[in-house]
Amino acid sequence: MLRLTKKADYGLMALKYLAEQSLVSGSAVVAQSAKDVAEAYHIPPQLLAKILQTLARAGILVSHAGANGGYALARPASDISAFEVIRAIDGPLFITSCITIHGTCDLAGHCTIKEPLRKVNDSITELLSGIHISDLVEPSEAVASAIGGGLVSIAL
Amino acid sequence: MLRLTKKADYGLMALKYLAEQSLVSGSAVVAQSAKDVAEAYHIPPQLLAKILQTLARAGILVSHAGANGGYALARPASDISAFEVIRAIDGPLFITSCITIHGTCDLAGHCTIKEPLRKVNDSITELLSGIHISDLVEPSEAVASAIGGGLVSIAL
DNA sequence: CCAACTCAGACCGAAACGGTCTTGCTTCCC
DNA sequence: GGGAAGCAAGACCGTTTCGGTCTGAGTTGG
Repeated sequence: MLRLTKKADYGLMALKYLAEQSLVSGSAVVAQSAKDVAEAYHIPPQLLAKILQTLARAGILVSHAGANGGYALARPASDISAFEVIRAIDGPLFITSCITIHGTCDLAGHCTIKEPLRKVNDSITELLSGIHISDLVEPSEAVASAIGGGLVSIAL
Repeated sequence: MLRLTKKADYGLMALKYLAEQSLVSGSAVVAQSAKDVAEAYHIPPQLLAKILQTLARAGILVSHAGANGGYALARPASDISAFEVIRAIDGPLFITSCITIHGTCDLAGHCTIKEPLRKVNDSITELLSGIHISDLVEPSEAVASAIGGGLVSIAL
């Protein structure tokens, strides 16, 4: 539980792949087809296609139809956070069912658990927001600094 | 996504309730029936019963059968972390499907995403481990210190 | 203009979640 | 001792979500 869906996993992988490709190919933005990415990671092509579509709708990718078409990052990899990717694919993340879209708890008065967990929720959000696609591409050693102080404080 | 199941929510609420009850009743451990707790929070009694059973099996609660029976905390509230409660109810938490019980990734070689996300996973674990049932009972103001430094560092 | 290639949205089965019901066993109290 | 109150454990079921597939529409290149 508390699991990322497989879709989000795939999405992050694909994004990483696209980021790498645009690196090796220089500044020219080369679109990669969903099929290419899928084959690189051995994941179902059609499923990945759907994920990439979602990402494109969210403005994280740009799609280009037709022959030699495909997907490319809409922004620099350093500008795309893991948080927005996950949010785009899996929807808004709320650690507890208490915190709904409307901000109201099903058990309006009685749920006394809500507030502390909300803090946890915020912390996780902050955590994921600090991670960018570019961090996934670079060798892990060099990345520690990317997060900077990288300290997430939790105070209930 | 990244949601706690409703069961875990209920479990935490029930634990908080039990912790409060043992406070007001002094040092004597008074067992509360699943029904009592369920009514206090307006949640399905049978479902809560099943959750409490799970918690009892995990050694977090002690159950006492028969009339005037019920459940009570097996340990001081300050000794029960949110993490173990969630783990007991929802099973081991892995943020990504890559990190399985066996520690191996389905996409053995290809999944290059695993390592960074593992760090996130650990951070969340640490976060939840630092929260105890007692923190939920006390007024939120006084709790900040319970976490102490309460800083969770993330370095990829 | 055509054919190949790609995106795009609808569709579907399987698994998990939330919740209920039934049965059986224990303990307390009258 | 007998019955009521309460836990324990399992089967069961509807609903939702997830993972995955299929078919159709649009675009590009030649």
